[in-house]
Amino acid sequence: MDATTEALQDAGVDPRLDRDTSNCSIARTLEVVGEKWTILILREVWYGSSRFSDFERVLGCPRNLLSARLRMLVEEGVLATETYKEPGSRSRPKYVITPKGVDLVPAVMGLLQWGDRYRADPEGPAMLSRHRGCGARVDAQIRCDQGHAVQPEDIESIPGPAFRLRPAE
Amino acid sequence: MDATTEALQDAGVDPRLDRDTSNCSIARTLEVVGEKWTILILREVWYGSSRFSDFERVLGCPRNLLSARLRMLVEEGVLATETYKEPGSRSRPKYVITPKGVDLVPAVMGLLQWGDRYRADPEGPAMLSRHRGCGARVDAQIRCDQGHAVQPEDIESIPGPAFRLRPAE
DNA sequence: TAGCTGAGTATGGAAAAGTAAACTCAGATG
DNA sequence: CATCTGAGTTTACTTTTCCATACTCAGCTA
Repeated sequence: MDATTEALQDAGVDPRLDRDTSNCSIARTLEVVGEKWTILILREVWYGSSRFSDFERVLGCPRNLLSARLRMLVEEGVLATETYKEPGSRSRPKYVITPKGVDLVPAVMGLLQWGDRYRADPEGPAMLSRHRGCGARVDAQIRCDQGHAVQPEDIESIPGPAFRLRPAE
Repeated sequence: MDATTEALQDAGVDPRLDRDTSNCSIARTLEVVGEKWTILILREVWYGSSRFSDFERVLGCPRNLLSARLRMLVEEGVLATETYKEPGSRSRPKYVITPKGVDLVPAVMGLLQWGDRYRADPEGPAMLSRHRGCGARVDAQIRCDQGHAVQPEDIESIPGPAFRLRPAE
């Protein structure tokens, strides 16, 4: 333990327990995708749905919530609206994923993988993911910039540039 | 499109839109970690907290919810209880992560990474993750069994062994 | 034995989510 | 011009979840 940490702890302040968690990146991400339905909507976009009626049909989600979640995802830049036109119909909006949305895929793959491992039906998963190039199964894993596969216990979490203590109450 | 899919679609059934989503692994995982506070509790366990009062102090989460979430995580096998004893105090329970909980780390890293990229404070993230071995920054990525790095657009999702259509309403 | 502490449980109100149905709106069709 | 359709919005009601606070309980200490 370094001297600063020790001095803080003498004052009853523990940087781990008294840090400000409001700017935590996990919490920040959950502000966007932490509500009910949001991740499931992204899953469906990922599987190829794009229309309001698609989401309603496959998710069985209430229309008012669906409408609110789609609007929020568009505002956040995770989805974007385009228009499509069926012959004989007018143009209607559809929802497509943006690069910012694509960057959520590793997180969603992580959830998928855990469910596959621990909560799948006896016969296996409902869906499989494979690499279009080689056909091999795909999964989320942790790597470092040096390219090493990293075991969770070998991840060291240290205060970053925006670390701060929670203001005294 | 294969013949089966085509025949189904002629009958007004689209496997993508009419599949049963109740056994989706993402939905199944969210049943465990999709409630408010759950992932944040895991984050704190990951950062080193283990006591009820630790979680309460750092998260500011209502005690009844904290109690309910901890109990659920223990029931699910994501956390386990042990006891600790401060000198001069009686034994009290503490919460430690299990291998099943460690397997959620890739998903949580995925969320962390997205927040770092899109929702961090101007000066950067509040916490940094690095590889204990080499000190390099760590991130979640998608790989196939052949060891190739996989771009999200190269993931092909296909029906798996537990795929089924939603029962007609 | 009264008080203290950590770890909860209980409770009552507020907010969010779920459900269902009616309504709107614009353009294509009959 | 009335009707249909997809994509919503609005409203009204029920249920669930969340939050804050008060209370309990078991063992240690004075």
